[in-house]
Amino acid sequence: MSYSTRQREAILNTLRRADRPLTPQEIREGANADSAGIGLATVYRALKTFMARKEVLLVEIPGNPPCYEPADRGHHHHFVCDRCRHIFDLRGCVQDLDTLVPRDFSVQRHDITLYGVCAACGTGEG
Amino acid sequence: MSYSTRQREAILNTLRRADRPLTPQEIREGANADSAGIGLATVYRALKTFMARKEVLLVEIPGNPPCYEPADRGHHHHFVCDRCRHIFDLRGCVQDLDTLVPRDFSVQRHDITLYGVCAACGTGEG
DNA sequence: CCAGAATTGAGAATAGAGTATCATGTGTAG
DNA sequence: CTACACATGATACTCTATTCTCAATTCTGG
Repeated sequence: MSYSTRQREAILNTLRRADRPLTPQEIREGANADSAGIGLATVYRALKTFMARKEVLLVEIPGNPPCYEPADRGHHHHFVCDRCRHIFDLRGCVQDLDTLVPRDFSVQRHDITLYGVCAACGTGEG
Repeated sequence: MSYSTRQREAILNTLRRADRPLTPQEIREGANADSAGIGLATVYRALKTFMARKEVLLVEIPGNPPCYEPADRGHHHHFVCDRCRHIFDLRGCVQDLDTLVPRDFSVQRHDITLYGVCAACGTGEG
């Protein structure tokens, strides 16, 4: 049994509203805009509950703090801007990943992260 | 100026001897087999020095502790066994990664990590 | 509305990775 | 060989991310 609370609603809404994975801090700030006074511990507890229900996914990108996003966005990967450090969702995937491993290995999932410069950062400068 | 010491030699040899990225702890153990008494701080200091010289690379894989490997292994990616948690080097890469991003984004590098079951773990069980 | 279970906020506590400190030991140029 | 900068080992410490604690509050079913 888990209760539905205004805090959890605000947290989930914040995640859904965002177009990219958010850090617990960012989630807290967004959720407090909806419903003030939400503590970081509550964010972590809610994320844990949502992850157990497979409603939220953890997005771990080397060099960036852990982020979370709704699980209903389908299979996708991420782009990290080396300048602003923001994470962007990408659509699509690539083929032939299985060919990279020896025949006696079985591949069950994969992560792809692209790094570079996003549109905003690339336009602003040279 | 940096000196060549028995500790650093042992650390570098350990990294070269391995066929996969190692954690600082694993490096320490391996290096101590060569030359006893090497402390963890020394391992970190040596790794820092080697990374500054681009002789060693940091390999960060979500869900696994940070690992290090020699930089002369060329462009490659990694496979993580979900059972034994070991990291394996993979050869080859995939094409068309640039097509995943909007035209006004520029991709400068990428990480690909495959997860599944390695040969040893897959053979041992069903 | 009521009871009891679940949740919350705040801050302390923990965990893991890496760094600082400092007295001592070692490598290298000359 | 000598001087001296650099490196080492042990340990304490920092930093960041996350969990725990606990009293107080909020849900939900009936």
